[in-house]
Amino acid sequence: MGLTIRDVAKAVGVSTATVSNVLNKRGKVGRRTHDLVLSTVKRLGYLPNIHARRLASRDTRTMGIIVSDIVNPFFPEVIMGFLARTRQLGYETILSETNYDPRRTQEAAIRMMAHNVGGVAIMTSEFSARLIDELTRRKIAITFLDLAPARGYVSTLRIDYASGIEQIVKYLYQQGHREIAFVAGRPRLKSNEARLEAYERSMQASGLKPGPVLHGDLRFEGGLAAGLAIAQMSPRPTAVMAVNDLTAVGVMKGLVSAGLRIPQDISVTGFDKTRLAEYSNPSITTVDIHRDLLGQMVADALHALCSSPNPQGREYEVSAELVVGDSSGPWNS
Amino acid sequence: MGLTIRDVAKAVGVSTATVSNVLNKRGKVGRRTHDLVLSTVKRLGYLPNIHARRLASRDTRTMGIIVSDIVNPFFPEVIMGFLARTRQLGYETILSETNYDPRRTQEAAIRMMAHNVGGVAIMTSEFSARLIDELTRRKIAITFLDLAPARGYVSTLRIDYASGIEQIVKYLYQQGHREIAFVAGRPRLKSNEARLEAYERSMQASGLKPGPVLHGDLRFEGGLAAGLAIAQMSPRPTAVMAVNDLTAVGVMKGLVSAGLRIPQDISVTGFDKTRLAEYSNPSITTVDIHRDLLGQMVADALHALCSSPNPQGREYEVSAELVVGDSSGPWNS
DNA sequence: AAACAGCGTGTAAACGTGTTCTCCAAGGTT
DNA sequence: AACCTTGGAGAACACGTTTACACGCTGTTT
Repeated sequence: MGLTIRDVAKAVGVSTATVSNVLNKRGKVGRRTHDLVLSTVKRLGYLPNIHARRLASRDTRTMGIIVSDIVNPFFPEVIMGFLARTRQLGYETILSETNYDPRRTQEAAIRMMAHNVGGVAIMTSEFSARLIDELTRRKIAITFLDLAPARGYVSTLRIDYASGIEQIVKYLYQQGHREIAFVAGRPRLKSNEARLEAYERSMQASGLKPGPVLHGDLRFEGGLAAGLAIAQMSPRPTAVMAVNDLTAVGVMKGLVSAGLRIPQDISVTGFDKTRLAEYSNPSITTVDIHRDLLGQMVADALHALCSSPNPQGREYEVSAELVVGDSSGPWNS
Repeated sequence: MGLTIRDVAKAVGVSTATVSNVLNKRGKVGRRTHDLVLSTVKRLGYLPNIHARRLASRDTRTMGIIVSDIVNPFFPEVIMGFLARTRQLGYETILSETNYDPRRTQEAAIRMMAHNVGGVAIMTSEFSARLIDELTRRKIAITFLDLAPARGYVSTLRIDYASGIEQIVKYLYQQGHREIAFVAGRPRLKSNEARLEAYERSMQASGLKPGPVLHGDLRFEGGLAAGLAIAQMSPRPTAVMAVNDLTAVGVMKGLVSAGLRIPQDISVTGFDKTRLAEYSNPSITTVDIHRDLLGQMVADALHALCSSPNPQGREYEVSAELVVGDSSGPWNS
């Protein structure tokens, strides 16, 4: 189809090796020839065929990212940060979505291996140990989120849920709240367990008795049910911490439909700082876990693993930060 | 690194061509050999190298999608639909994000060309005519959204804003509303103009006088200002149509903070059916433009262009559908 | 019996780069 | 004058796959 490196070489009157050396900045070419090659490349509009390049060179300079669900508001910003950073580092990036389906998870892993990626960021929990072994066997670097411990080719990023939750509890305490309920997510999900544990620990650290704890589903509906239940409680908690923003929205809807005012009658907090928190009415007090930064850190972590001859998996900590909105306020008993 | 097709061929005791024929289902292979090859492939865990495959085959079976902003809630569902459909059709897909930056738009186009894609879905308006010419010159199929007219290698998808707006107006009319305000978006944006025009036309078709029309910014803040302004009007409109959901959220916040109740005192509608509409309080009456379906249609459109020897660009219409929420209700004067 | 068709399979040539090795010329250094 | 250094030519080969074509076998037709 398009032009090849040979066409360029012929047009300049040099060998293909010289053109290749110029394009890959190997610096073995004289200034005059160098400039001439570059201008000719631009003039002809030559583009190196990426497949040929990846095939010929040992290093594919490619990374993959596997997410469970692009529509889940957690992921777009992570992806954005990841794409930006890998691009900066000179990697090609491929994205796969699994939609929580183990079969598609497997397909995604296969795609990564067929692409011969240097590393892959795994952002879904439906990932069988067999697939991980397979990737490791092929010396493909991996990063996980909140999951497996780090080892040779595997690095892990841990979001500091504990700190985020602790900040909320301290803030609510300062505002005068003493009875603080918690609406949890799915029992088996690691990131959820972590938040629940952190809640219990932080409460005790502030000298408060944890509870009541209700169980949601990480979705709007679960939050709604929890909100309705809390509205009926007696004595009623003065504040509700939800495991994530979406749950918080549901909780708020439940409380409001039971006739309570937020934050005058009861305070509500979320987690994750999605757009929802910002645009919800009232805006939600939440915790920013810097998802774009997280994406960048994942890329850096993979890059570190890829470029080392003897990779040592590490653990990274991602900080969390309280963001106060209009859904919470002082409590005067 | 990994196994090659030669290793498989050797293990089975056939030629590489035979293995290739089996893997590509060309059906020129005897049943016995066919099965033997397949089981050996599985046993050894062989994966065809994608770069070699793309290089050797004339058709790369690859498509690209360029979006301006993954974080913009419009895109994730479109991307999801696009990925799902292209996967079904057997294409590899690559995604580029431009972040509204013309330089990155160019980079994205270059990436697509270097990948030798069959077609690319362009979902950003910052796209120079030069780039489009370049793509067309390389016989790369293109789809646009609401933009250029269709021609040879270019198909266009038009969202039926007119129908969506008309459905809202008719619905509000049935509910007894006669004074319906409109909060517009950015003046130059095509999709916004279309909605404004449709509003005026639909109002006249129902025998109503259009107006007042306020100008927002497609964001929360613009909606908020408009909401506050509308609350002060006398006579006050009984319903407000916002150009999109985010604006509607702002409008509602403005109205509520001025002491009005929704929908008892005034009805509000949005557009796009983002998650915001669903989780907002009250939930917003809006229009679903079926973004995942849109993504699928884009993939189908590109596939049609790619697989035809003499491509004829078409225009496609994407339907819109009213979704009634709690932000609107009957009006009894 | 010769010709033919069809099927299954092997052979070898692409595909467009990157890599590497040999070789060479011109200029500069001892 | 013998010896480096630099910039580059030229050619071959690797990369792993696809694919056009050739070949041989079997069974059928003329």
